[in-house]
Amino acid sequence: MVLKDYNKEDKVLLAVDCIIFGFDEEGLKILLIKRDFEPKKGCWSLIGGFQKKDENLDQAAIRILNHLTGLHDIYMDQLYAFSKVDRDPKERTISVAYYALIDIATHDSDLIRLDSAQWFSLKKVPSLIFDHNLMVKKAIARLRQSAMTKPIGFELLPEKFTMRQLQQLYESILNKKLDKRNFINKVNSLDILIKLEEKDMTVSRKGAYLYRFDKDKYYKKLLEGFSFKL
Amino acid sequence: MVLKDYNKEDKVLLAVDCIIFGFDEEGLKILLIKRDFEPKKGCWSLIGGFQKKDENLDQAAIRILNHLTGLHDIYMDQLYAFSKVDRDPKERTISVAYYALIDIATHDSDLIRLDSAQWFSLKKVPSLIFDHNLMVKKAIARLRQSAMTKPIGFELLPEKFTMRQLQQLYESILNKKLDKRNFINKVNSLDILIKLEEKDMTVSRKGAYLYRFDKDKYYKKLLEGFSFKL
DNA sequence: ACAAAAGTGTTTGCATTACACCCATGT
DNA sequence: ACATGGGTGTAATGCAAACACTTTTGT
Repeated sequence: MVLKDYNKEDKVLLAVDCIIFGFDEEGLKILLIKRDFEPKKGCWSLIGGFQKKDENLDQAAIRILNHLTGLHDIYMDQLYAFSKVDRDPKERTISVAYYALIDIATHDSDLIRLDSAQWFSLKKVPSLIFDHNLMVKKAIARLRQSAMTKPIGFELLPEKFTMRQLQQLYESILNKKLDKRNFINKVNSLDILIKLEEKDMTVSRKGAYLYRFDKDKYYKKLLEGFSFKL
Repeated sequence: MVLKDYNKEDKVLLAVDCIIFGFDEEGLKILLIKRDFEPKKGCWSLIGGFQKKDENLDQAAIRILNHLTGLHDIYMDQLYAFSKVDRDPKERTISVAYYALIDIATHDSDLIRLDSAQWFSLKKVPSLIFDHNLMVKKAIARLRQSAMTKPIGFELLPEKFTMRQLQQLYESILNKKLDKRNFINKVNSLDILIKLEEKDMTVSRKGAYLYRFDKDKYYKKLLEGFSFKL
């Protein structure tokens, strides 16, 4: 090899697919859309589109998500590049998957106008196009992994939430029951929550105290590096 | 949007860059090559090339690594897709980075004929082309992360090795000193090493027992899921 | 005899787990 | 008065960290 001629190299379509995790009283869910174009029109699919030349992948993910769902100000992390040769039957396409966590209730206003987008419980995810089920599987694994090492959930809960909600969130992510007292002790020892005077009275006769995250403390601890085992 | 015309979408060049970690008596290193083509001819660079249409990214990484270095039978993991718009000044290129761990001594015969490839200690990595230093940084972070949660090192050491070598490996990866006795106790408790009768007499007057990995036990434990904190 | 690296156990503190009863309120 | 979910503390256990001396053998 003496000189590389870039023009001789193959070019490919680069897609981005977004796995959006949401949480509400029923548990952990993902957001899917019904495709309105071929191939596979009418099938359920992740939120996806093609990257444009003048944007990087993070930007493409944000644009695509916003364009298809109206969601904005969502921070997404890159998950993995999926590149099986025949993954898209129509044309050679590589897809880079992104994922994000959001609170269903606070973002529902963005979504409400869409009849094509729908939340699915993790256990009831339908068969998706291409390799999208594989992407979902990988995203869940990543989510679980990161839930075990650092506190997440921040983004999945409303501004104010009860301890029980936070615990249920972790139970859905880790897919196992946790002890109430141990969970509370653990979370309190992290010192990233602020207990409010307010109670959520809808949840029981007695009512449950509401909490919110202390973002300053949270970010400070993130830098120092937590450990958070459950 | 009614129908999607794939032909209207932008296509891009997709590159693969490989971060190859190696280990020898001097510590942890990475393998770099001197570019023999433009742009940036003569600069140090990761081992990289372009993906071809008829292969997936894993295959491309293996092909490129083998082509440029002669290395074969190396298992690589995907690290991250780098997509900054102007990362390659010549043309819009997205690069998916892969990384692998190998034992320098056992693979040296593949590399010996190359004058363009060279090992660099982690602390002495030169300035690299494009965003390759960023890739290296991310790969080190990933390596550290995975070293803290599961036993790696398998691939970084020769068939037979001493406890002290294994410990030094972990010390280089984690960049801190570890206690000899605690390290040994920990590793032994995992029950994935086989102690041999043989001793390595080159290393000291007294000599040090050699060990090798028990691959069966190791893979079995991997499935069950270890935890390995140091 | 001594220098150089290998080998070996025990104690201490900290973090995780298991576990059961009372409280406040609406019906 | 009772049913429902919320809230609270302690004891036992397991894991990680700290720590010092003896062994071998080449020079």
